[in-house]
Amino acid sequence: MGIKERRAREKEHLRQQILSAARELFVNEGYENVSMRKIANKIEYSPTTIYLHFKDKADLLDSVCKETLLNLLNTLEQLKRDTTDPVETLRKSGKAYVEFGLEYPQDYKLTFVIRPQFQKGLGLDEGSVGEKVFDYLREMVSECIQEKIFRQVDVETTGQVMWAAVHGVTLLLIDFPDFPWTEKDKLIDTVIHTTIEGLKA
Amino acid sequence: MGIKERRAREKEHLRQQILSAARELFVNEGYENVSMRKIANKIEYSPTTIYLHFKDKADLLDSVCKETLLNLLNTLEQLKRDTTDPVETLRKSGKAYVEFGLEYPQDYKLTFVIRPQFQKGLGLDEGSVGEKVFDYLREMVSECIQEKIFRQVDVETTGQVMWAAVHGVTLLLIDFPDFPWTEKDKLIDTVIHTTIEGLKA
DNA sequence: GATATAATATTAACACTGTAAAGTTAAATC
DNA sequence: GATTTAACTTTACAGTGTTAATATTATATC
Repeated sequence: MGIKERRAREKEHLRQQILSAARELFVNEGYENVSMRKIANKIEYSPTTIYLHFKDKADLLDSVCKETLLNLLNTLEQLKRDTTDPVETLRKSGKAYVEFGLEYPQDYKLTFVIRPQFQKGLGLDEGSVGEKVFDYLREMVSECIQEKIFRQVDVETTGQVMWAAVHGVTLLLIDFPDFPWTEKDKLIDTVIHTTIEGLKA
Repeated sequence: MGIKERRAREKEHLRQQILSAARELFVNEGYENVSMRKIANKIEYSPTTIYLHFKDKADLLDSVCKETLLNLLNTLEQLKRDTTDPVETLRKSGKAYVEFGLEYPQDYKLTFVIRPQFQKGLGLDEGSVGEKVFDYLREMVSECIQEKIFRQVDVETTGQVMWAAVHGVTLLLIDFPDFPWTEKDKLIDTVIHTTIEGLKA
């Protein structure tokens, strides 16, 4: 039954085409400014064809964001982990997280700010990629606590504090590019350093 | 010339009517889901009347956000400041900031996340309310540094770190209400405490 | 009090939006 | 070759932000 497979392949191919056209447009022009017709034009299909592959525009956004989370997870997992110093690993991961956000600012905002607005049910459900990202963070924090480097607060809270710090600085840098920030890398490093020091004590 | 003044008063009154109708709708239904026609209906005027008072929808958003910043500034300035302990004052202010964000989550998001998307030139220009909010933060941080409680990093960076922390936790709590957060107040307190401790060291 | 003037509000229209329903076409199965 | 199935398009609807032209009102001038 090679035909069915070819068909399925073609279908998947078109899905990917739509997805990558949508991502490119969303990222360059902003989710609100991209119409289904624009996406359709780009891939040279009629607008309604998109609806054969995605429920609606929000679903399309959803799929784009899932990819972004996957990319973020890959970026983090590809980090060479320092097996002797868990704090150094955490520091590096935090830095990588922020840098990911700044490298793909629109992707980041789409995933962590725009999407929650449309999909109330967040993307951190059980087994989701989003959950895996937070699992990664939890794991690293856990090591720091186990080795008694960090205060013995529970892992959850500690991880959430770390997340808040990197999320905050990432969004501020993205959203207020004209603000007279301290030199970018210095700011990021200070945020991460400060948070880690605060978690020790 | 009492007539002109009355006219001006009436005009201002209508402006305020539009503004408060817009805020209520933006906050309850989300900026994207509110149409000019909806706002007009609410105040029982024709849609185009709004354009006699505001340049466009983004300008309307802009004005709503300016009010929010003013409210935030008032909230912060009404805080009873502990004159003997600047750190305690900073802690209280941080807490008040986050609580403001959580009390008016849509206002907060509108101001600090949605607006920057439409008005690239942020709202932190010289002399603006936004700048005053940051000035307030800078002042408090400065006291902590002067009294040699904080590390002798420059005031700017220190303030920005603090801002990143509270901004981060505020947005996470708003955007991912279903995430299994640590008890809310504990999380906020830990974020602020951790950041302050990290700034001492 | 009638008329001109200015301010204020409205109607009509344009080009665009997301998306549902119906219609078309081509390929696969019998 | 006829029929079913899948993929895709056309058409249509109700709604969007916004502009230009028009109408209405209230004030100022004569």
